[in-house]
Amino acid sequence: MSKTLTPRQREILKFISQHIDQHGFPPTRAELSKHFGFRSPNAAESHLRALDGKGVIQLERGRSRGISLTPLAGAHLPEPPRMELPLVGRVAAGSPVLAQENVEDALRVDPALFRPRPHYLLRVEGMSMRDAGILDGDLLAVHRTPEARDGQIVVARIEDEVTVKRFRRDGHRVQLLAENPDFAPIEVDLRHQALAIEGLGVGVIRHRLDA
Amino acid sequence: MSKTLTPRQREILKFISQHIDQHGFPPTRAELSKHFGFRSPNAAESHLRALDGKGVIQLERGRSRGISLTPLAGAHLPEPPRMELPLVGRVAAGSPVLAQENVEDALRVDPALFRPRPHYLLRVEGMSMRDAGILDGDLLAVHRTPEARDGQIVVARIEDEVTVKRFRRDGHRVQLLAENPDFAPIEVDLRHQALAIEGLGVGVIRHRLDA
DNA sequence: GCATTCACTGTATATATTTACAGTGAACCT
DNA sequence: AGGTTCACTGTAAATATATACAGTGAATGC
Repeated sequence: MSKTLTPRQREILKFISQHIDQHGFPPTRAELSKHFGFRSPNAAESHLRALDGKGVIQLERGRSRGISLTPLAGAHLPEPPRMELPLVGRVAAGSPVLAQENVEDALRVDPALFRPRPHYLLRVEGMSMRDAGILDGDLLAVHRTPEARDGQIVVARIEDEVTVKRFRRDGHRVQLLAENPDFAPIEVDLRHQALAIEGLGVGVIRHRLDA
Repeated sequence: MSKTLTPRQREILKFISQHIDQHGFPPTRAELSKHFGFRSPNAAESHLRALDGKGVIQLERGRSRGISLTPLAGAHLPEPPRMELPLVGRVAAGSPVLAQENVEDALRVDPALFRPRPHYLLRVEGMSMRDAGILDGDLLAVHRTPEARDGQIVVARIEDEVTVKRFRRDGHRVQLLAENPDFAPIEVDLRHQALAIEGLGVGVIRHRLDA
């Protein structure tokens, strides 16, 4: 649970981050004060203590420029072009796909490889998409969106179950098609059953080939 | 031409880099002196001036910890684990797979995702490996090695043609098997034909899914 | 044999930096 | 109306830090 920052604290944090980018080291209290127009270095000190208390920075006592950003800071900063994608394994029933408990790892794969840009990788279970070249254990790159068009490969949630299928819609009747003759299509009537599109499959990574 | 550093200067540079990694900011002269056992802060100062002069760091006068690494520093530091893999498209006849002319791009994919570690990505052409979930246009992560065992997916070169197939060997008779009944196995007699194993397929990346 | 470079010691000092303490005023909650 | 939080002012002082100047000794190049 990342505690929320005040708007002012966000500005301070942003400046610290920028200063590190530009100079290679964090600012002093005086430099912070100069930038924000504080007449007292204590204004900066107080902000730093607050940011430290909220866990987004870490202060080292007695050392000049003893400020470092913690991983928590990332959540409050205009995010730098991400180089990692979270890997989601089995999705616990009822939890959001990207809930902490579902995230197994972060893989260093450039999201720019895929279009549209994926938000996470989902480990595929089962062979229902075999003929689309998506096999058991493959990682599906998923772009989060609730919209899907006919023929797209979607990550869908039906009654708390998350599944990967090809999408087809006809009015309030939706078909989720497997790409494997051994699996029957799933038919959903939107008037009677809940169906949520979690996202679109935009790519596949297979990180082991069996002999 | 990056000027060469003395061994001692390399040590200093390495320590500065490590300090930044660990603390988020560069060391002071005193901290450098403490680490290296200097009894005078001027020993550190001199080293910093030298490193500045050689362009691997940049000093900001009058500011505590006013040290930043320049791009030149990278050449003198133990290189950070590579994050990119070259993408090889169509391989020109007779040229090494990784020849400049065959490399189309460098993709930011962590090689550590795959085992053993791949050396490049090869764009697969054709559907001969369809039933192994390797489709036309897929990128095959390839680990360079001339050794292959039965059942492994290999990148092979026969008479200047590069192809991806499943490997099977029986004495001096090698079979290269497609994973698609529409394609006949390729039979090679090592006594009469040249066969080179370029590498092993260790993973697949599909960066577009068609609707 | 002498100049040069490298890697330091030793001392000193101005100044950069952190950090404590004592307040103020506005906004918000109840 | 009173308490709390937020965002500051203002002052002071200890101490952390950069940096100048004057040396030493060993190794290297010519």
